Amino acid sequence: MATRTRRSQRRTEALSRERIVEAAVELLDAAGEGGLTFRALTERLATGPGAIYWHVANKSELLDAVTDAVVAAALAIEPAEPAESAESAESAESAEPSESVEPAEPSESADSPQEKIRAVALGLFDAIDEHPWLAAQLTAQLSRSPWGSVTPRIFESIGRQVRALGGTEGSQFTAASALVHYILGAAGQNAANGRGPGPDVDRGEFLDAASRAWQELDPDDYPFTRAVAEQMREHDDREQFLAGIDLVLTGITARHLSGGAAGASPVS
Amino acid sequence: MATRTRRSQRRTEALSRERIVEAAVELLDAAGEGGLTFRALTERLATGPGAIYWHVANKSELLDAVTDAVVAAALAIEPAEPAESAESAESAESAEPSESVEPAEPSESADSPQEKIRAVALGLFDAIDEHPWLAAQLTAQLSRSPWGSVTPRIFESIGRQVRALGGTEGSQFTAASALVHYILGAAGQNAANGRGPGPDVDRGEFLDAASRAWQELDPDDYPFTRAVAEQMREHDDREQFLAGIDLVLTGITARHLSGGAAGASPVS
DNA sequence: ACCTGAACACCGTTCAAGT
DNA sequence: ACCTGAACACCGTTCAAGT
Repeated sequence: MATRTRRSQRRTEALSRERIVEAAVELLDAAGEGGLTFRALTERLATGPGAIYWHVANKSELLDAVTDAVVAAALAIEPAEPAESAESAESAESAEPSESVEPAEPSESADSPQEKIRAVALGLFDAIDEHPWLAAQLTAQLSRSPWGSVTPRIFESIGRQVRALGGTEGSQFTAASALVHYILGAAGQNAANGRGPGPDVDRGEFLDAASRAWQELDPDDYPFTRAVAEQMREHDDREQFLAGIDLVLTGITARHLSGGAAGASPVS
Repeated sequence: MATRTRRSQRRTEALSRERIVEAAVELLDAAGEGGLTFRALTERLATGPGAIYWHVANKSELLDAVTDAVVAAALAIEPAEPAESAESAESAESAEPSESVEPAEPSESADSPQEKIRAVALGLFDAIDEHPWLAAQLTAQLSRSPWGSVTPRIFESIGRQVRALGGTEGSQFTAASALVHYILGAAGQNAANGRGPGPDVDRGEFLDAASRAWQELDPDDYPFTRAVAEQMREHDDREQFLAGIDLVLTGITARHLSGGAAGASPVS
């Protein structure tokens, strides 16, 4: 409602694909998937639809470009050099860490493959947290064209580190796929929790409501879900996300220890 | 093009929410996400839009109902009793199993929690394979309302088995979440591979093209992706999917063995 | 209570025309 | 080469009116 009549666009500046993508991201961030419209876009860029169609084939291509740009930025940001002193400026936000996850093992160096995988994963996690529309867009683009630029980008970032973990090429492919799948699935779900149905609903209320809804499920049909409903309210998204990453990493390294690919159950 | 004029609908049968959902599924299966239209729906059901809106609030609610119905069916089907003789009628389709994954360990009983988790996962996998639009729809609904009926349904199916695996309630929550995230992420991606950009493109060509595209990536920027491009063409989706599940399961059980929640690296 | 169907506002996309 | 803007086909949704 506030940022409507934003006219005085310097229409001197030539229209370009980048400017269009940039405006599209702003619209998506501001109003979600439904906010990106060729009409809104023309208004913001002070042109007509034809101008946009000259730079971009159609909406689907525009969305691909937007997705690619945001993902590329997210993956580029992983601080290649930690460099900084090891002050724990990491995740000291709200509420104490509770019990669910301990800090990383001291036995693991800061630039181990594991740590780099966590960094890449968090980069994507944060990108989706910042741009909630990204989750659905990633799924959509993966469906449209797995050979698009986004999939290889993500796959490569993870895969390189997986390779450093060793194992046969086959197990590396499996491991990298599993990590990417987990990341996309988890990030997608968290995009949900993070923003909720819209910017209008408060985050806390949202999780409270969800937790309450879960507690009111039929005890016979949903024993497990009811039992963990409490945790779902208290959990920290990032912590939980990283705990999942660690689970998969444990699986990967445990397999190597037990000698190459094998069945799933070292137990019973 | 063929199944167009399907008029002689017995309009005696009263319209109902179920019939609408049923028709919606058919349209989605036939023509993908874009195929579900209130106009197409009215034509198929031989009514007007008003009639549909009397049974269903809006398109978003209809999609939720459709998603819920399909997921519920998928989860209900998991063959509670294997019963059949152990003839290997499992996955003997095309191409020999190659090397990537061995059959499950003989040490694991057929109705172990692990095996049941695989069954649930495969149920969802197959549902998405059969209804490729489901993947995006799941993401969308999770974003819209995590308290909807779909999330608890899936979460419960997995969680019950996870509980049987033991561990603290906290680790169970983490484990179940990780599994669900992996399943949704992987299934989403596979919905892509399974159908490709449309029903018009052949499956084999599609994967070939993707593999080729990966092999032509810049060797400096994409060493890992290029290296595994070959596997991506040869891999069997279901096998790969199950291998990922097993990876997560290994992670879960390995953690229990090493004594409760811990860091991610039993190695170096 | 349940259904009809015209109408409305909005959307992606096209295209002849301008510079 | 790059942009304008009217126009087209289509979509979700509403609503007065019927039974």
